[in-house]
Amino acid sequence: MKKDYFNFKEIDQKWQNYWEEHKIFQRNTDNSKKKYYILDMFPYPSAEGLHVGHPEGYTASDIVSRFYMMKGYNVLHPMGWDAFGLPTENYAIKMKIHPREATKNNIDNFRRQIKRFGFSYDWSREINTSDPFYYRWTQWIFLKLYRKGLAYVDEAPINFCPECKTGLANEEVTSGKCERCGGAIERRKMKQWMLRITAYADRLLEDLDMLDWPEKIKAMQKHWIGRSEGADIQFSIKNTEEKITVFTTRPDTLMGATYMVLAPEHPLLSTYVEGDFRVALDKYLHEIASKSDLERTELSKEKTGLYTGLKALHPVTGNEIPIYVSDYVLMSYGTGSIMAVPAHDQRDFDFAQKFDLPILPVIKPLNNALPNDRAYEEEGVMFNSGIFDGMPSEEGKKVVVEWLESKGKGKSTIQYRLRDWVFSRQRFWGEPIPVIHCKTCGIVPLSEKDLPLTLPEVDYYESSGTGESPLAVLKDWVNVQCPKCGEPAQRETNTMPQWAGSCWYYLRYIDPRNKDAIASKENIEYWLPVDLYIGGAEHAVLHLLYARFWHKFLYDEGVVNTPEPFLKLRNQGMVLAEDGRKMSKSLGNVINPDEVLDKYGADVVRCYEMFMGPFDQESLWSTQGIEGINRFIKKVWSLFDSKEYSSAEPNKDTLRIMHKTIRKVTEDITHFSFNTAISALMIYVNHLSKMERRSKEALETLLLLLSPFAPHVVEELWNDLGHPKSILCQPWPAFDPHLAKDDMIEIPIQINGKLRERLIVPADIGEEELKTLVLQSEKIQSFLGEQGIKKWIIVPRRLVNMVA
RNA sequence: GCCGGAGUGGCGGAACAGGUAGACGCACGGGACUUAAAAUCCCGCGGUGGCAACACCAUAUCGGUUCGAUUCCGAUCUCCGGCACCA
Repeated sequence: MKKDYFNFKEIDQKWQNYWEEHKIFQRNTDNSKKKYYILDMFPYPSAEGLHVGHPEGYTASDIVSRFYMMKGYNVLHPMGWDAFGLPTENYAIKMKIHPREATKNNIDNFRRQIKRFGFSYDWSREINTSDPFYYRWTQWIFLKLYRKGLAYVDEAPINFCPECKTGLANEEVTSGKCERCGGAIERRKMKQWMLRITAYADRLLEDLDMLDWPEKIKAMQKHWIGRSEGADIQFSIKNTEEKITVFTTRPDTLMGATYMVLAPEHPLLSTYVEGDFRVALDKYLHEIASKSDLERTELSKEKTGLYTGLKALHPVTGNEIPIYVSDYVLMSYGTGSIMAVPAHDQRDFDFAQKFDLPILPVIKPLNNALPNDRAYEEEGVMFNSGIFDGMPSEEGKKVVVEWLESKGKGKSTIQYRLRDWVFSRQRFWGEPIPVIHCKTCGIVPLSEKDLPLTLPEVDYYESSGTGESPLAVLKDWVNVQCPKCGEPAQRETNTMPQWAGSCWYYLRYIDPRNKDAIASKENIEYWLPVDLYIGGAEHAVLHLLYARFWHKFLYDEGVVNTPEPFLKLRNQGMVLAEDGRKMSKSLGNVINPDEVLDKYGADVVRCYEMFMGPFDQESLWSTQGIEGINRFIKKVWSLFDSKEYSSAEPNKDTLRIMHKTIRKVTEDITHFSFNTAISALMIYVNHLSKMERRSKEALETLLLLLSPFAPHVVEELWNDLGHPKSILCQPWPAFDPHLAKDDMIEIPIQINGKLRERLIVPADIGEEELKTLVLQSEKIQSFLGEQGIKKWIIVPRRLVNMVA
C-alpha cells in the first residue's frame, strides 16, 4: 500500500458520504446505553453565510461528540436554524422577495457550508424555527403562558428602536443603544405583550448554583436579576387619604429622609398636582418625553426635576417633607417613588444640593468624621434618630422595619432588577401571537386545534415604520370572527421576538417530527437535559435567561422533567481578524470559510480552529499559522507513506510516549484544552516520524486519538490499514500509567533556589542515593566551595534544592 | 463609578495542589537535497556579556510570604468584557 499524495477534496467527500449512507450519526432512544446530549447554539442563517468563528464552537462540540461516541455513549448532536428575525426580513424587503424565500436560501447556504466540515450532526433531526410545523409549538407554549397569567398585555413606555422599527426588550438594549443595529433607543408608550419572567426571578437566581457554567455567565445573570433585600415604607400625603409606598434597602436611614421623589410617570401625579405646579409639571414631562434614553443617560450627572406642591408626612416623626418629581427615579423599578436621604445616598445628595434641600445625617462612621462634600453610604452608628440612637446601622435595618411593621407602616420585601420581558415586535417575520381581540369578549386565545396560526401570504411588503406591525394592514388576515361570540374581531398583529423560537428548540430536537406532542414522554425522559451546551457568551442575559425561564415554566407544567435545561455550558471566544480587530465586511478583513476549506480541506481547518488558542478566549486568525497545521496533517499522512509497518509491539520509548499522549489527549478533551491536545499529538507524530520501522499498534493509536479532530484523513488511513468499519466503532484507547512512566528522569539541582545542575537519574532513586550523586557533581562542589549545607529540600521526582 | 477576566520571546501560546519559565506551532537565520525553486529533512532561535564552558537579567510595575513565586498575598498601571441614576 502506498499513497504519495493527499487529496483532501476526494477524501472529505468520500467519508462524508460514507457517514451519511451508513447513518453513523443518526440516533434513536436506546435505554441500554447511557445518553449524552451535546448541543451547539444553533445559528441565525444570515445572508452573509457562515463566519469563520462559527466552526470554532461546532468543531469543539464535534470533537467531544466523537470522543463520547468512542467511549460508548449514545450521543445526540443535532443542528438547526434560528430562522425568524429582522436581518432576513430587512434583506427580503430590499430584494423585494418574501422573507421565507430569503430564509430558505440562507439556510441552504449555511447547511452546505456546515456540512463541508464533516460534523457529526444527526441531520435527520434538523429543525427550523420559522417552519409552521415547528412554531405551532412555540405558539402552544405561548398559550400555556397566557392561561397561567404569565403572558399579559400592558401599556407602558418601552424601548423602541426607530431604525429597526420595533419595540425591544431590556435585554436587547446596551447603554441606550439597540443591541442589533447600534442606533439610539427612544421610549415609546405602546400596548405590548409582556411575559412575567419576574415571577421566576428567585428560582432563576437560586438554581444557578446547580449549573456547571462559566462563573462569568452566572455572575452576569445574577447581576441582571439583581435581587435586593429591603423594605417597603408608607408615607401618607398631607391633606389626602393617599399613601405613597417607597422601597429602600436602607431603612436604617429613614430618619434622614428629608424629601420624597416620584418618577415622572407616577400615577398619583396626574391626580393630585394642581395649578401652577401642574403647568410646570406638564412642561417638565414634555421635556423628558422628547429626550431619548441615551440623552437621559448622558445627562445623568445633572439632576433635573421640580417640586409638586405636595407634602408627605414622615412615618416616624410626622414632619412634613416636600414631594418632588425627577427622572432619576424610575417608574419601572420598585414602586416608582423613593424617600430621599441626601446624607447617605449620593444621588439624593446631588439632587438636594441642586434644589437646596436639607441634608440631615443620621449614620456616623465608627472612626472617621462624616464627609460634608458627599453622601456617606457605608455602615455606621445611628444618631439624630430619636429612639434608634446608638444602634449599629446593620441592626437598625431590622429594628426600624419591625417598628414600622408594628405600626402598619411598612414591611420587609425583596426587589429584583429584572423586568418583565417585552414580548411583542412590530415586524412581519416572526411567530404570530395566537390571540384575537374582540370588542365584547376582550382577548380571546386561539384554541389548540387552530394552531399553527400561520403568517399571511404576501409577495412582499414595505414596513410602515409607524410602530404598527406590517401585519396590521393585511385586512384579509386581520379581520376575523370572534371565536367566542361570532362578532367581527381582529387578530393580534404583533409577532414574537426572535428569542421565542430559541427558547425551547433543544426540546424539539429530541423528537422533531412528533405531530401530537411537543415531544414524547419517553424521549423527554431519556434525552433531557442537555449535558453540554456550547456557544458564545453574548447570550448571557438574553437567550440563556429566556430559555431557562421557559424551561422552568414547562417544568411546572409537567412538560419537562428537569428544573434546568443546560447542565454544562462552555463559551467559545471570538475569532478576530489577523489585524486583531473584529472581522467585518466594511474592514475587508473577513476570512471566508469556503475559501480556506477549498485550500486546505476540512481536517486542517478544524484542527487550526482548535489550535489557535484556548477555546474560551479570543484568538487571532493567522494565514501563516494554518500552514503549520497543514504541515502537521501532511506529516501524519506521510507516516503511512512507504515504510513497512512492524507488527511487533512498539518499542519502550514509543510505548511510553504513546501512553503519555493517550493520557494528555483524553484529559485535554475533557477539559476543553483542545490546543494542547493537538500539541501533544504533534509531539507524538514527531517521534513516530523519526523512526525507521513503525509499529502498527502505535500508528493505530495515533489515528484513534486524532480521529475526533481530523476525522476524514483518519478514516481514510484507518481504512488503508485494513479496517473495513468506521473508526467511530472503535473504543477510545485506554491509558496505562505503568507504560507511561519514565525509567530515567532529569532532576534539576538548585543551591539556594538557583539552578546549578541537572542530573539524569533513575526515576525511582532513593533520597540518600540522590544526595550522594548530587555531592559527587563537580559543578555542585565548585558552587558550594567551603559552605556547608544547612538544609536539603528534596521533592521526589521533581527537584533537589540545597540551602547553603 | 461598580462587577468580572487578562497582562509570559518578534508572533499565537505552554507550564500554575509553588518546584528546570518559554512545550507545540508560526516567523526568522544556517545547512542538506535540487540545474534552480517549491516541498521535505537537519540545526539554531528570550535579553545582555563571553571565542567558549558559562554567568547575570527576565513572566506588566513595585513590595511581601517562602529554601524556592509566572503561580500565593498587598498596592499600582494597562487592556478587554459586562452593568450603568435599580433607591
